[in-house]
Amino acid sequence: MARRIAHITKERVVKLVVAEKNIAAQKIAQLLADAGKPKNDKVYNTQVYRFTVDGEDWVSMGLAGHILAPDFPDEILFDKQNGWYSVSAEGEVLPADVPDGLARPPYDTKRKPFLANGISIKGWKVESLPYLTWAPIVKLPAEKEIIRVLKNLAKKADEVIIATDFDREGELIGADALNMVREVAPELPARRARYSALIKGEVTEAFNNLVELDQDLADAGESRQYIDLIWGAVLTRYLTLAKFGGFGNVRSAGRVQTPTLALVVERERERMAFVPEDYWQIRGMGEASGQEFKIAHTTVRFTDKAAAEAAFAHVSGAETGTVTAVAKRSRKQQPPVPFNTTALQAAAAAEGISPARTMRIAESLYMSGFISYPRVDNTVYPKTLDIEGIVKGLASGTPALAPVCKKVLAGPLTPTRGKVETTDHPPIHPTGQGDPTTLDGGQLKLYNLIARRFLATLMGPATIENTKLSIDVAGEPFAASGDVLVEAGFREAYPYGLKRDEQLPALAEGDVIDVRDIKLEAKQTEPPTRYSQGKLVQEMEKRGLGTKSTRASIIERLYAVRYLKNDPIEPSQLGIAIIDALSQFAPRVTTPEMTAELDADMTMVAEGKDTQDHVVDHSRALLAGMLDALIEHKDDLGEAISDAVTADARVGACPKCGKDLVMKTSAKTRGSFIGCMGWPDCDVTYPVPSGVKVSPLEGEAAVCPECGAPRIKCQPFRQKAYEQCVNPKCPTNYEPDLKVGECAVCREAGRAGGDLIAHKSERTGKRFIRCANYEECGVSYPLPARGKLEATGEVCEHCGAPVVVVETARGPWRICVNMDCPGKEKKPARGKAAAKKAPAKKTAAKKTTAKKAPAKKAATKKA
DNA sequence: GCAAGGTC
Repeated sequence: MARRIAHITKERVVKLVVAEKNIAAQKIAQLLADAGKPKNDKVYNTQVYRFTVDGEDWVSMGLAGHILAPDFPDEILFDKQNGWYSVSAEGEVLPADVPDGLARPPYDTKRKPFLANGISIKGWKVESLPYLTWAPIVKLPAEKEIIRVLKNLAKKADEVIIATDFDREGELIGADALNMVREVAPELPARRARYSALIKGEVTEAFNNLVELDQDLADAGESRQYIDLIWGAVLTRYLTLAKFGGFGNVRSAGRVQTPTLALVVERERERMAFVPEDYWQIRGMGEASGQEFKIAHTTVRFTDKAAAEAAFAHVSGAETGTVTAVAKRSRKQQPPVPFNTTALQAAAAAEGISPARTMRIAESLYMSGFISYPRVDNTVYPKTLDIEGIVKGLASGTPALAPVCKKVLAGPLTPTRGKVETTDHPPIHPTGQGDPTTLDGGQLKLYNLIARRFLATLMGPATIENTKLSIDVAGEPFAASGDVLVEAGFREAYPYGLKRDEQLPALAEGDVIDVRDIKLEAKQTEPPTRYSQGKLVQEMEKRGLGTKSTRASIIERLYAVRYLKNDPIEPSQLGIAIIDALSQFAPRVTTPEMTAELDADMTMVAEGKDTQDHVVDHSRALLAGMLDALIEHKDDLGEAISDAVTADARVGACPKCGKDLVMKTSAKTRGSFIGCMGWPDCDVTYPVPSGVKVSPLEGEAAVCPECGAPRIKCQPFRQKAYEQCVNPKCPTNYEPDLKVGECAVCREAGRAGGDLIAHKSERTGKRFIRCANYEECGVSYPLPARGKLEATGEVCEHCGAPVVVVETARGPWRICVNMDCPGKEKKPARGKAAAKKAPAKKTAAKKTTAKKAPAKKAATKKA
């Protein structure tokens, strides 16, 4: 056998197997190889697998999903005088009549795209949209390296076997690959292997029963591509051009993203339309055996104020209550089912990792061998999965999990099963391989979630015991309830989302307890909650929007184009305006029905009952039919969009002229600032703190009581958010200059007046220390942006620079102001005592490490 | 430089 492998040459291949991805190519090679392992090889840096089947030399390679991408040909980008869409000048041609009349008038391919009067970006032009609906589509190489390898291997092969995934997109990917093969080997025999699980039986069966590629199914997939592109491109261009907001401000739309956005907008509308209802609650504290617990009136919500007040009048002075009944009930919580992509995304979102980030991290964990393939619908482990081996691997590789692994191994190893069962890939699980200590923070967090979920699916239910006390307080019925986890079961491995125990004291009927703090609380019913990212992914799945591979990135896209903000998710005014516009003029693209109808059409094409051309042309005609109205209302809609963008940028009212103050971007520096919409008549501007995410405040907090300027919320990266007035001259921001020490450079030079003064820049809000003789000595030090500053009069024992105390959230922080000080303390000292500790010697500075700026340079800077 | 779908 070894000899036979040695005979494999790179020059001749009997059969070429083309899979959709590398892992599939590898698995197929392993499953089909005569004996021993397939030989890993590289062709132009792409992994391929060489092996023998009944003595024949085979090679398998993985694609990277779609290797061709559909697009409009470059020609349609050109302007009215020279572009092909000038056909309109020859007579009013209705879009519906165009398809066969796509005769192209002469155009100049050398001509550069142009931008004129804001009506056209690089050939995007509202007038061209009707023609765009009928424009031809070409498919161009998107994965050039892969195509190169594919063609190289095809030239040497006697037959090609398309072994892409067994679904619509897989058939299309295979058909695209075959088209590439045909460019170099037009006569090469080609067949298709259809397997639905990467296991021995399935794969050998598929390769023993090779079939023809299903062109109808591939056409269905391609129709999907075309329709998505046509609708997406036309509507995106239209929305973008309705009021061009500058480069980088694309207003996108699409078959999946727009209905998804509509879900969020719809929820926000429900919240806005929600009329809260008043209700009242009577609650207080109980105490027995020194243990406190919450008690509440058994009428959880009084809707009648008078009734609530009457009940409260009975109990308001009460000091004791009597236990009238004790009821204990235990309930079981079943262990969770195995993770598929959506469940993983939802669970990770609850732990603060967005679906998109989850997929990026999962991909990296998968590529480095820690977890299985992360894009799956399946929630049932296949019988072939070596569960015991994985648990053993976890036990030795992750010490923290070793005790629970041991318990699992002692049990029957019967996993839970979810509702969805597919056979292409197993649910997401740890592989039991790899050393988790090499992982970074996010990877470790996700890995732990996946590993713990896997163990949980092999464990028993958790038992929670609920105790309910019925208590009579001055004739009114009260109750107290406590949950205690009495048998951890799977919870020992999987604590996510577990509520804290609420233990009640041991009490019996007739016992008297102390009661206090009984209050009558006026409350209001809450509107429906906003979607979290995890919930939105689940809702998309429920409505058939997107796929396991695309949902996360589609949500991320909606954030990127600023239709969505915050988490839980809120639509921006822009997002709302987009939905308003499209539901008025192109309602089809705002609902999940477009996807449902597309799926139905695709089924017809796949079954040969309809054709790609017909289905795509029908969709084009539907879109074209909407364009007249869209174009007619271009200006209204542009205005609505631009108003919405202004509303999103608004941080408050101008204290000088009353117009809106908005976040703006400087054309010159690309930095942000706050400017008045009354410009140029009103010149009010404020700086925006750099390095923080700024958002407006609402209500009273939004206006500074001292100066009337807007107050904003500032969110530094991974730090606590704070609020501040945007006006640097406002007393709430103003700090008087503070002397913090003397300049060692000036003293050595015998220069008088070398006081080191702490300043705050009015323009940027930045704080720094500068010598009063700065022009001469150039001595300055940076300071932390926030925190009350105190001079100590001391100098640093290491470098002689002044020592100051900065008040931080965690207490005073004693620092030497010199960033380059050799004795630099890295972290703020904890506790008040820290300020008094570490006595700095009052020695004269031997040397200062402050940078000496040439006097001339400093003078120029100042000018 | 548009979408959504694969996967890297």
